[in-house]
Amino acid sequence: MSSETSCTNCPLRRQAAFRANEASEIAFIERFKSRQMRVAAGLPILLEGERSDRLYTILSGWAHRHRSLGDGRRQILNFLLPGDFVGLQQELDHDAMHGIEALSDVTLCVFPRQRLWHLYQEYPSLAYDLTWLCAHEELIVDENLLSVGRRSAVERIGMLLIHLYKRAESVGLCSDGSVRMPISQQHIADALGLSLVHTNKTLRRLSLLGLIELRGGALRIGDLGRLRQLADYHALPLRARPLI
Amino acid sequence: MSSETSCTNCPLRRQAAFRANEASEIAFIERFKSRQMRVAAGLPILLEGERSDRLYTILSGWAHRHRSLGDGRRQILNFLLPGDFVGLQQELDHDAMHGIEALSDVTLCVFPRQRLWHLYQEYPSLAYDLTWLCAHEELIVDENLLSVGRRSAVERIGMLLIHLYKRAESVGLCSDGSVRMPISQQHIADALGLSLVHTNKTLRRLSLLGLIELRGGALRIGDLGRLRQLADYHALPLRARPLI
DNA sequence: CGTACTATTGAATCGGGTCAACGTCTGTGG
DNA sequence: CCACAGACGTTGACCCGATTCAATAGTACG
Repeated sequence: MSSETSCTNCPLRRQAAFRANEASEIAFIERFKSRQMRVAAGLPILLEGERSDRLYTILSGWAHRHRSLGDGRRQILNFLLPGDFVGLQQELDHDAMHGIEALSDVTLCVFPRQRLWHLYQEYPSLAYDLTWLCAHEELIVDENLLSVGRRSAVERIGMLLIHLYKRAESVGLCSDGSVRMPISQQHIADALGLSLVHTNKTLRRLSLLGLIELRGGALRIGDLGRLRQLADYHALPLRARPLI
Repeated sequence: MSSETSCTNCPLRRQAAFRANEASEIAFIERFKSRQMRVAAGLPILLEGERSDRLYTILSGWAHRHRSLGDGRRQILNFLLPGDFVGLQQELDHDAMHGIEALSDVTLCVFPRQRLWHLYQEYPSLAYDLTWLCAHEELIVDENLLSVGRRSAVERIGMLLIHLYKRAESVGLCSDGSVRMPISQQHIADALGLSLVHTNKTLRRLSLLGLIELRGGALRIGDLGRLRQLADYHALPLRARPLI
C-alpha cells in the first residue's frame, strides 16, 4: 500500500490529540478503508436527502454538516475537522437528513458501510471508539444548541470562535497563535442562527474590543480570558480521542 | 429474577416500535442491568457537572436532558421517552456536561458503566445497537437545532408538538388520538429557545386556529396535515429501533 | 383558606432581521 | 493594462418578532 494511504503512517496519528491504537487495530482500519477521496472547497460531500453507503474520516481540510428547510433556510449543525468521523447519523436504508459540504479542499478516507458490522464483530475496541466519536459529536451539537437557544449574538460568536480555535489547535492547525479558518461570515451566521448582517456587525464589535482578530481567513484570539468569560465557554475534552 | 425486572417480559418489548432481540441478547441485558430505579417528577436523575458511572434506559415516564449557562439560562436539549438510552454522552472520567431531570415519575433501568466494555466484547450486536441509539439521539438534537436556529416561534412549537406526539405514539402512549404530556409551557420554552410569555401566546394562537388542543396535560393534534406543512416537519425513523 | 405553581394577557421595549447601498479584492478576458 | 463580474465584507435606516415587565386568573394541595 502506498504511503499516502497507509493508516500506520497517517499524519493525524502524530498529533497528541489522538489516542494510540494497537498495530492490529490500525491494520484492520487499513483494510476497512476502501479509498481516499478529494473534494474541492465548496462542493458537497453528501447531499441532503441522498442515500449513501459510505462512511468518512476527514483526513485534512474543513467541512460542515447542515440541514435546511423547504424554503432554503439553512442551519449548520457542526463543523468537521481532521479526525472527525461522519456517516453514522444516517441509516443504511434511509435518505440522509443532513448534507455535508467541503469548506476547504478536503481529503477523506472512505469506508464501506456494509463492512461496519464486521468491525463490530472483530474489533470491539474500534466499535467502542466509534460510539465514543458519535457521542462526542453529539456533545458538540448540544453545545451549539445551547448557544443558539440561549446565548446572545456576541456570546454565540465568542463561543464558536473559541471552540473552533481550540479544536483546530488540538489537531495541529495552529501556528503562531493563529489558525487559518476557511469559513465566511455567512457560515458563521448559518451555524449560529443569526443573519449575515448582524453577524458582521457583531464580529466587527469583537474586533474593535480587541478580543479577536479575523483577517484574511485567519483567526487570532486577542484576549482569551475575557472572551471565554464573555461567552461562558466550558471546554470539551479534546485529548485522547479515538481516530478511525 | 422477579417479573418486574425481567427484560424478557419487558413491557416495552411488546411495542412494535422496537426490533426483536435474540434470547441470548436479552439474557445478557438482564445480567448487565444492575437494578431498577424510580425518580419522582421534577427531581434530577443526573446533575449537570456531576460525575456518574451509570447508564440508564427509560422504562417508563418522561424526562429531559438539558444544559445551562452560568447565569441560569437553561436549554433543554431533548426529551427522553420510554426506550431512550442515556449516559453515553459523558465520559467516565469527566463531569457530565448535561443534566437529566424527570418530567413525570420515571422508572429507569440502571447499568454499570464499568461493564460496558464487556458488552462490546461479547455482544457486538448490542454494541451496534448502542451506537445506533447514540446516532439517533444526535439526529433528534440536530432537528431541534434546526428549529431553534431557523424556524419561527409558530413553526418551532408546531414542530416540537408533532415530534413529541409521534414519538409518544410510537411507544404506545397515545390513546384515542391524545397523548398525556407531562410538560409545562416553561419546558416548551426552554426546549425551543423562546420566552415563556411568547410560548404561551403562540400556543394560544395554534389552539385558536384549531391546529392543536393542549388541555390538562394532554395533547391532541387537530389538523396534522396543516400543522405538518406549517412546521415543515419531516419524520425521523421511529420503527425497528433497538432497545437495550 | 393560603401557598405555590402554572397559565393568560396587555404594554412597552429591544435585539436582531430585512432592505439597500457601497466598498474591496480577485480572477478573467478583451 | 484595464474593464468587468462575482464573491465577500461593511454600514446605515427602518421594522418586527420576541423579550421583559407587570398584573390577573386558574388549579392543586396541605
